[in-house]
Amino acid sequence: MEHAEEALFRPVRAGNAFEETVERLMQAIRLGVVVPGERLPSERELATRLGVSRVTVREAIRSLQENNYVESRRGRYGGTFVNDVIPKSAPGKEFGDIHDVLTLRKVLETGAAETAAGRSLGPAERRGLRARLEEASTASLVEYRRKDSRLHLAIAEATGSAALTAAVADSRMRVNELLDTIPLLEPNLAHSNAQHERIITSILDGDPASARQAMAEHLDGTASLLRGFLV
Amino acid sequence: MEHAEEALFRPVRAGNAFEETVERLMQAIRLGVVVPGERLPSERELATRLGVSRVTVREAIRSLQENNYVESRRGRYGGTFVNDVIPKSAPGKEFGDIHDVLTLRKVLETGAAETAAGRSLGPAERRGLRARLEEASTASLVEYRRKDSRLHLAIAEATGSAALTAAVADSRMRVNELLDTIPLLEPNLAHSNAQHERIITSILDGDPASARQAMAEHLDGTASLLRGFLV
DNA sequence: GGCCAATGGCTCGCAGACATACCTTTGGAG
DNA sequence: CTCCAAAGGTATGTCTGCGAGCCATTGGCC
Repeated sequence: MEHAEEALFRPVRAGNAFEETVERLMQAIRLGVVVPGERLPSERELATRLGVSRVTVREAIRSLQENNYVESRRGRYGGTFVNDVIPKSAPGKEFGDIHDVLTLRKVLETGAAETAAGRSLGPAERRGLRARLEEASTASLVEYRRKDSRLHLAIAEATGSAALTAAVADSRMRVNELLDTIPLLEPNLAHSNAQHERIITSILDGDPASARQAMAEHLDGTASLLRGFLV
Repeated sequence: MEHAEEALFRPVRAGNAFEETVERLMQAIRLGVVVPGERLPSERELATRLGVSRVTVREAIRSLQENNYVESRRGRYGGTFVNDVIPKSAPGKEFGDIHDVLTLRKVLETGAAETAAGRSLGPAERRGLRARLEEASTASLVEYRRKDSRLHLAIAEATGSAALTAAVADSRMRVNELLDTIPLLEPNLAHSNAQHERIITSILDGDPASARQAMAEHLDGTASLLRGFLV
């Protein structure tokens, strides 16, 4: 059980409160949950929801300001707004084991697709999925990663499990760090869109097996792309 | 994307360092990673691995001592040892949404079974799996939950992904909290053992589809048991 | 035009956690 | 029998993060 011990005796906290908070806000922005021009929740609200003091939230936001991710405006109807130009993440990141990350992602996302297809979705959820699909398919190269993430997150949400959604968001963030280091090409994009179409169709049709299958193929595509570039 | 915001703006830390540390040590004990009579890693080692100060580790251990989970002996070849009698966890826990927990578990564990079956396992891993299966099948009612967890953890380990193993351990812990509140019956146990057999056989035979299938059925069993008792 | 609610900006004292160092106990090696 | 390495036990000074309160700014509402 040596490996299990590794898992259980891993560090209890990923970093300090400040770093963790920056990470979360970055996730919200990079995954497109808060789009450019939009406002983040107020500092007080963020502090409550993230379970962190307002001081820490402010430090995190300041750090994002310095890197040009956001701008803050004071006064009522003020707030912290996401900028249009999103800086590239600093290169040279030491990403964890690639196999590790990709394995977890595949398990989570194929499982999410299957589960989503197995639920009876409400009209709002169906509309949401279609909207995300549309957004991703019409996205330009620069917006693509964000729109793609939003689509995948929407699928996770459609499972109705917050824990699963959180896990997908986390795993996706780690994969994106890897993807940011390799080029994004038009052909890949067209291919991805076709696959997205299949996944969403299967989910909306309530066909779990086919949804899983489609998602698996989709993920294998980027996985081998990654392995190829990063060996 | 309201649901995705919930996931992203969830609390950054589950509790304070002390609580998190207690939680981890409890996991190691309850999941059977450190069995009764065995020694935990030394305080200094735990502090390093958990990324926490030794003071905090000691406070956590003291708390476990007070609840009779462990005993400490000084001197060389001393250490902190797991007791035989494991107290019941305090009832009245407010477990998170059941659906949430069960959904994530199913995704993770069926995925793990499938992935494990798809890898070429070394002889040590194969032996480990068989040993855990044997242990679980011969376990008495009181030991069963622990042995069962060890088996499931071994399957996660067999995927070769530390991140996946950690996720399974986490999810399993949450499910166990629920399971502890309902009775464990002999018939369920026999049934579980038969299913375990199928799962492990499929993995060792390298049959991913069948491994997933077997695991899914196994999990659905306890899932409906839980839903029945707790509704 | 003035009010005021909501937001970001700021400060200070306290509690938790940390690093570090040192003490005490123990049992095997030599 | 002695020594000493390795484990738990203790003490202290520092720093991070938190809570709570107050200030400054802004724009819609009355």
